[in-house]
Amino acid sequence: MLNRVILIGRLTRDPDLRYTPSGVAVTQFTVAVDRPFTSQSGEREADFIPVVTWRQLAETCANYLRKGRLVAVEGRIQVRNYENNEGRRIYVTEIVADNVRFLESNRDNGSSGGNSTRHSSHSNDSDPFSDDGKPIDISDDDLPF
Amino acid sequence: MLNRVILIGRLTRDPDLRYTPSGVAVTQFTVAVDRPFTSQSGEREADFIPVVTWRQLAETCANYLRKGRLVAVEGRIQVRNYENNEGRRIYVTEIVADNVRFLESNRDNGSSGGNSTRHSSHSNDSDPFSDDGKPIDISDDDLPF
Amino acid sequence: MLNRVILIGRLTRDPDLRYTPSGVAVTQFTVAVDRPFTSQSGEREADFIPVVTWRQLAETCANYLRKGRLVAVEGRIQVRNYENNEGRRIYVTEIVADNVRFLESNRDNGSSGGNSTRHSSHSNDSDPFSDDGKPIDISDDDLPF
Amino acid sequence: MLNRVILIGRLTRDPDLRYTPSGVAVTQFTVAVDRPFTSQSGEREADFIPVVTWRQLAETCANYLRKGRLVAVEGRIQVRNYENNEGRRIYVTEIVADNVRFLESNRDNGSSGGNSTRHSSHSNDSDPFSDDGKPIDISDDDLPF
DNA sequence: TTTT
DNA sequence: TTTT
Repeated sequence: MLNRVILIGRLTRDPDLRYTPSGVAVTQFTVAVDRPFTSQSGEREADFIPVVTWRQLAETCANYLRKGRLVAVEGRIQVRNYENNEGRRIYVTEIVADNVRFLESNRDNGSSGGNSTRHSSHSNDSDPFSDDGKPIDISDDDLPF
Repeated sequence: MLNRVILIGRLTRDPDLRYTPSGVAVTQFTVAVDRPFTSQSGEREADFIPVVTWRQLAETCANYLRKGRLVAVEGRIQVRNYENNEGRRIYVTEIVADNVRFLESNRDNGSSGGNSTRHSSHSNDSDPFSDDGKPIDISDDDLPF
Repeated sequence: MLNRVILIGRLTRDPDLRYTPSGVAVTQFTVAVDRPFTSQSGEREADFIPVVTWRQLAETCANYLRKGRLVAVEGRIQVRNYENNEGRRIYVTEIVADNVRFLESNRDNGSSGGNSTRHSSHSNDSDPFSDDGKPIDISDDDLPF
Repeated sequence: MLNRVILIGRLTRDPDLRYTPSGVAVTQFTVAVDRPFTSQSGEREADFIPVVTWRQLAETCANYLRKGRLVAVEGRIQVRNYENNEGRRIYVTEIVADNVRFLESNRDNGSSGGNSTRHSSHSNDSDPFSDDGKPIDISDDDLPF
């Protein structure tokens, strides 16, 4: 009935832009959010949260975000599931973002070279979702709007 | 750096209260949140989001919540992982709640009988987390505060 | 850059539906939100927060909400200011809602009679904003989208 | 019942640290939040939202924040009111923050000199709230926790 | 001026 | 595996 998430954290790698068979842009990236406290065992101290964006926002994220950048993400939690090649049901939780704010300008961050190779595939590819051998797990059915 | 979630939805079943080996109360339940739109294929229309509460809040949730009840949950997204008995790394995403609001009084909901059997185990049990044969996946290490 | 508010509370009175000169629906109401703690002096224990909705959402709120109803409001904080008839600058803080959830069905609440008189004025009125003698303080300039 | 606000914006001036008569630190500042759209008349495009912090957080904000800095603020909306010296009831809406994130390190921002004079008064002052001639409008009664 |  |  209401489902709202706001995150501030840093990209763990360059965003991954792809296109659905019908040509809709989808960009995925993961945001590392430091926890506000330290574990007693001192082990983990960040959550790594997958984010998906669609359409124009996907294009903008792919163009301007890079690994290490600080972002604010607004969206909703989505729990998708699919069957993997072993016939096992896999649950994927991710944030479907409708708003992403870039909290660092390009000049803030020296590592933002223009020639970083982004893993991306274009809509005119024969199979846009399997060029890296990973299971295809986003389709037009997942379109949120 | 910032990680905030607010959900409003209904419990898919009665909450599950347990205790860590050191005696700390943990209650888990799942909230079904209807999506604001209908899928083009008309298939799924809700997300089923796992919630964890600790200590006093865990006791209160276990005492007052039941399957079907409407709640508001405030918390943060947490991504835990553990190795299952096949040696596979399993990722669990859940909301660690610090605030749960009961949006229906007990008299609102006819199904709120006092004798519903809650699946629960007490701190003096020898193995509080495996009485149902499920893998033990919450421990004192997960204590959030 | 980011401005997000989520409230759960009760209407202090029936919503007030009006129309701007150009015919756009605007509904205003106030939500009483109980504070999570009691003041040491025991005095105030709720915040009374003004909410504005526009267009279709305004019509829906005016049609279905009534004094006392529990709602969830999602929106952004807005600080308007205008000059009153004494030449003084008045600051008005309110929530511009883009999402309002009705947390009680009509049958939950006995006080939801069908004949409660709503204070409303229609777009074909000569002066839609001054029929109660109050200063006119919402105009087409305030349209948020 | 639930009252949650998240803002990202910039301080309009240096924070103002004061102390209540009983010695509790209070820091006030205003955050300018750009609106996501441009007004049709092109006039205002930001909201100026007052923020209050208490105790340790107040000290930290006063020490590390300066005019122009980007911050994320998490808190709740509070509507206080008091009678001014003309006997008029004045309503003050502000965010009581429980979490403030500094989104720019000191080296990001050239204007962050160490010797900027902060308007502040100490708890051992005879009258900590009127050294600038402004009406006293925060007291120990406003302590939120 | 305030709601349950 | 799911709620109204």
